[in-house]
Amino acid sequence: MSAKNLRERVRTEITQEILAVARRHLAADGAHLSLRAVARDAGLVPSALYRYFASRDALLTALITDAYEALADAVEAAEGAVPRADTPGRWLAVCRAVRGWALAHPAEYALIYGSPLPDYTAPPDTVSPASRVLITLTAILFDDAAGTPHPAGDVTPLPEALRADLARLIEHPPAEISPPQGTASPEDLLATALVLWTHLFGLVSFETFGRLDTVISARDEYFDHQIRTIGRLAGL
Amino acid sequence: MSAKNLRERVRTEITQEILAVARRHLAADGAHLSLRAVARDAGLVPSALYRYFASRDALLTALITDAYEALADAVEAAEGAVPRADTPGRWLAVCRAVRGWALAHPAEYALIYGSPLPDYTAPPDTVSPASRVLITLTAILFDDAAGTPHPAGDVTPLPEALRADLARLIEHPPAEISPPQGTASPEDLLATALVLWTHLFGLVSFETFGRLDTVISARDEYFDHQIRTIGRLAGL
DNA sequence: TGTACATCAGTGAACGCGCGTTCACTGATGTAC
DNA sequence: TGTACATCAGTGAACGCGCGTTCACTGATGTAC
Repeated sequence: MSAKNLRERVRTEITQEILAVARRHLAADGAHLSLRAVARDAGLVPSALYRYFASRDALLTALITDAYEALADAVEAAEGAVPRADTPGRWLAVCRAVRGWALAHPAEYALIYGSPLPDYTAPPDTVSPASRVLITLTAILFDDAAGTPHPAGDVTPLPEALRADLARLIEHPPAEISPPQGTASPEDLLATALVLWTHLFGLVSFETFGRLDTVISARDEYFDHQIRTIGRLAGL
Repeated sequence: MSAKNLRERVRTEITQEILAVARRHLAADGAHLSLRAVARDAGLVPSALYRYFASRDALLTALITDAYEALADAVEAAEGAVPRADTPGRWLAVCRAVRGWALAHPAEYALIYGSPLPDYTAPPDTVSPASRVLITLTAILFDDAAGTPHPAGDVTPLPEALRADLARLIEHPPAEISPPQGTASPEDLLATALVLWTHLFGLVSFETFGRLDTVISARDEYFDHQIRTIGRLAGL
C-alpha cells in the first residue's frame, strides 16, 4: 500500500521479468546464458542487471532454484490429485509429472539434471528444493509398505556403510516425511525409492536429451511401459 | 614405408595429439571447448588447426565418437573377461565398467550422456558407436534367457506401437546380435535390456554429475546395491 | 641422380563479434521534519 | 503542505578479454620425369 511497497513491488516484477527472459534464452541457447543478451531482451542496459543480480552466477542460482521448485510443485500437484491409498497411481502420477515437466521445459531440466555447469558450484540453498521429488517417492513407498507388507526376504540386503547413509537421510531429511507403519525397514524402503528415482530420471533424461531420437518412436508407450515394468518389479 | 606414408603418419599423430589436448580441455572447462585454447596447448597457431579439423563442430564430433568407442571398448573388455555362461557376472561387469569409465573421464561422459550441446547436432556416424553398450546388455539377456527360461507371466505386456519399435531395432540392429534361443520373445528381452540400460545410465549420471554429493557417501556400496537390486528384480 | 613442379603444414595478421563487470553519473522516487 | 535530503533504478562509456574463421603467405616435404 505505502509508496515503499509500490517500489518493492515493481522491483520483484522486474526481477521476475528478467528471470522469464533468462528462461527463454536458456531454451534457445542451452547453458550459454549471456547476461548482456538477457539485459537486452529485458529492455535494460547490461549494467542495470546488477541492480537485480549480483553476478551471472547469482542469476543462474535463481534459475536453478526456481526450476527445482517448479518441477517439485508440478510433481506434488499431480501426486496430490490421486487418493492416498492408491500408491501405484500416485507413483505413476509422479513419473508422468516429471516427464511432462521435463518435455515442457527441456532447458530448465538440463540445467538441473544435465551436465554440471563449468565454473559453477551450486550453493547449499539448492539442496532442499532438489530433494523434494525423492521425498515424494519415499513417502509413497512408506504408505505402500503400510498398506501391503512385503514378504520379508524380498529385499537385497543393505551393506552397512550404505545403511548408515540412508539412516542419516531419514533422521535428518531435507523436509518432513513420516516413518513407515509397515514391516519393511525405512532404510530398505528408501533404498527402493532411490532405485525408482534413479531409473525415472534416467528415463526422462534419455528422452529429453534426445538419446531416443533414432531408437524409439512410440514415446508415450515406451515411457509407461518402462515405468510399469519397474514399478511392478519393485512391488508397487 | 614410402615417404607419403611417413607424412600421413605424422598427420595422424598430430591429429591424435590435438584430440588429447582437447580432451584435457574438456575435463577442465566442461563443454566450453575453445579451438584457440586447444591450438595454443597443442603448440599450433589457431588457423593451423583447420588443417586437421574443418571446424569446431568437426572437432567435437571426433571427440564424441571417440568417447563412445572408448566407453564401449572398456565395457566389452570387462564383459569379455567373464565366462559366457555367467550372465549375472557379465551384467555386473558391464555396469561397473560403465561407472569406472565415467568416473575416470567425467567430461567425456558428460559430452555423450549429459545435456545436448547448444548449436550442435550429432551426425549419423555417432549412432552406431552410441548403441554398443545397449547391444552388449541385450546380448547378455538373450544368453540368459537361453540358459534359464523365465516363467511366462513374468513380463509386463508390450503395447503394440512399442513392440513395433523394438522389432525394428532387432531386425535392423546397429551391430550384430544373435536372436535368443530361449522361450521369452526377443522384443520382451530387449524391453528389459532397455530398462536396465536406462537405470544404469541414470545411476552413473547422478554420481558423475555430482547429484549424490550431499546424499550418499558410500558410493561403491550404493552403486553395487542398486545394480544388484535391479538385476535381481529383472531376474538376472 | 638431378631438377622442376605440386602438395600441404604452418604462419601471422586481420575480420567482426560478444562477453562479464566497473564506475562515475543523472534523475526519479521515497522519507523525515 | 513544503522542503531538504537519502535512496536507488537505470545510463553510457570503458576495461580487458577471448572467440571462430578467412586469407595471402612461406617454406619444407614429396612426386614425376
